[in-house]
Amino acid sequence: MAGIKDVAAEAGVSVATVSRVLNGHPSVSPEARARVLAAVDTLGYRPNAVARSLRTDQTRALGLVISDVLNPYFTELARAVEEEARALGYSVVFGNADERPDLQDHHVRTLLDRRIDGLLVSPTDGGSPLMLDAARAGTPMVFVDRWIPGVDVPVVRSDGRAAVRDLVAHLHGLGHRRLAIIAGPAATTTGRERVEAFREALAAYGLDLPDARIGQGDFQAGSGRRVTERFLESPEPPDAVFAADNLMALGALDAIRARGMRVPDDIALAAFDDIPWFVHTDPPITAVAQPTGELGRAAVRALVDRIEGRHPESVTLPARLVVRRSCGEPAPA
Amino acid sequence: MAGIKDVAAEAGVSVATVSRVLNGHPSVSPEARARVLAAVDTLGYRPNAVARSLRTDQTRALGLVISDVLNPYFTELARAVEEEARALGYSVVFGNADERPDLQDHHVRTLLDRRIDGLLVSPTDGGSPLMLDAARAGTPMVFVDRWIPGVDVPVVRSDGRAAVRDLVAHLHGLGHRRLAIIAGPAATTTGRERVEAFREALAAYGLDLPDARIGQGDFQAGSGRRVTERFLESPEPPDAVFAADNLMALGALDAIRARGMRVPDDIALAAFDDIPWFVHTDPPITAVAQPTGELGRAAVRALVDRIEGRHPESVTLPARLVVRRSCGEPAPA
DNA sequence: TGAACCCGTGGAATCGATTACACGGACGAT
DNA sequence: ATCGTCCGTGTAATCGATTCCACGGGTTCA
Repeated sequence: MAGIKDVAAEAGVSVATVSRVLNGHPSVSPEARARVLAAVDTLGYRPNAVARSLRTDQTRALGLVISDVLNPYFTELARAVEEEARALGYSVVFGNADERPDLQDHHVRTLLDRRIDGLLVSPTDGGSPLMLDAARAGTPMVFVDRWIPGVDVPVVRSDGRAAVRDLVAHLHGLGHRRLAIIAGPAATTTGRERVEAFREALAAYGLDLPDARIGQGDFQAGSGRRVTERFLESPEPPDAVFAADNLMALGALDAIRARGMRVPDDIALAAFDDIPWFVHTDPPITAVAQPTGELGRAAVRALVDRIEGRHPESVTLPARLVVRRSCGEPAPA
Repeated sequence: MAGIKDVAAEAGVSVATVSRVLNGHPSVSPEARARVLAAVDTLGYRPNAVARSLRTDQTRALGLVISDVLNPYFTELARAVEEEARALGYSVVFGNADERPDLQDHHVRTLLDRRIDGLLVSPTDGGSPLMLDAARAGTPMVFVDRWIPGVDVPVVRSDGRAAVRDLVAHLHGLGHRRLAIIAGPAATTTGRERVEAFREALAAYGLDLPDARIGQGDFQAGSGRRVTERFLESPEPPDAVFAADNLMALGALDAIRARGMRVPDDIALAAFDDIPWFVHTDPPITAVAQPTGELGRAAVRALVDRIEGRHPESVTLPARLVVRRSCGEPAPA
């Protein structure tokens, strides 16, 4: 593959001049520029990004470590991240943690070794030493969706509190009183927060959330199924179930169907995270929708700000309730 | 960040010795090795992958350009690719083409600039000059799922012919005679092949596939909806629709529901590509399932073979029919 | 005892770019 | 006419690793 030296030889100039032309440096004569450009063209030369990165100490690549690629929420997030990054001249290197801290660590390490300019993480757990060290060492970093308390890293996330209140109002209005939640892992912020928001919203209606109606899930479908089965077998089963993410909602739907019960007639179901598929399930599922795309874009902007030496603030965007038919009421529209 | 020189100084040896220890080169004395390892540890040294890549001319990274991240089929493929690559000591840099040739080109170019060791592509179109040049120039490359005819690049894909025959038999057995297909873009191999397989299978039953029952889609949900609407409005609407991918099937389901019709009572529906969600739709959708994970893994193995100088064969794995309820018969199990 | 060899080690070249510095020539000001 | 500036250009150092080559010292074998 042709290198900068070949271009220089072909154009009859020095490598310095070639480099200047390629980087838009002003002091190059029009003739030299033309000859270099011609040489680049005939040789089909493309600068070696590896060499450039070594010299300039920047790769123009961002790392994105997501918790689970099979989760449509993260998939949509990843897509938005890549789009915004591309618009700003960065590539994105993805790592899929599969909700496993060890895998998350592996990816963080690899990305750091590759000297990506910045890291976007949606942490699976409380944070490994590796990640905390990286943050302290000044690696530009931004948390998205989930975060780790006590670490000085900007967070881009959405606040579901108001939407969860709306959801509880909706359920209450439809006559549901025994509300249950399938929670996410306590090691994640989203796992804890959604339970808290739910509990607070219930309290406003004088309802409480006994332990028997908090099921411990792990953000994957299987756990949603298991937790729901337990709910249904309990002496006083809930009349509405709120799943803290979309995959667990799916598992819940499964479990409910398996017992021959119907949504929403026999039990109501709602989910955190809205995804295109919820329109197509039977019945369509009522969900708390995050502004996923905007979250991804804001996260990239914040990260690039940090990379370029600015000090971005954390961003919190509101989520909103999307009412469909899984809680009992026909969709308004 | 500490470099190899710092380690050398700390350990009281030369950089050459440090490098030898790090790369497991045999001729290093146990004492030197121990001192280097200790120094690495106290300094928290991690080799700079960029510098290493420049010198060794290999990045131990694979590029994966997929057609659409939002399509669960590709998401699962990507996951399998990353897993196998990781097992073989490679990272994966993803690019999402979003079914757009220009984006596909952008990603191929960027990946090539970054000097990835090999490229995995599921081409959106017939192949840009860029990609064809790269293939000719000897960049290790493997096509997965879709491919470009006439290019000397191994292909890892699945053959749906038999499964489509099974599907047609299934539909025929249930009394369906006016079968229609929502096809993928003619620029893709999968777009063309699935129509051909369908047509051949129909011929075996003396059925034909008139143009009126071939709808042109683009592998995305919107097109599935539009094509299905046209089918339903036609004077003699089909009694079964086969969508050439999962997203278009979803669009079809939408369109059918919107007209107040029911699957499978009023019309049968089947899809190419099986995805977890098909179990949860109403009704569960009968689909041709590809061995997606195995496809991804085989593709990585083939690519790594090429990278290491071997000459892997193309791989074709069979797809199989998964019968659910969307064509009329209760699921057997 | 001396030649041949092996082993562990360090010095220095190298990968392909960017960029500080120096230099020669043209031009303007005095 | 002389001096200082500025502009376009080239030479060479540099980024952080890997690796070829040479070297010194200890073995082994004749």
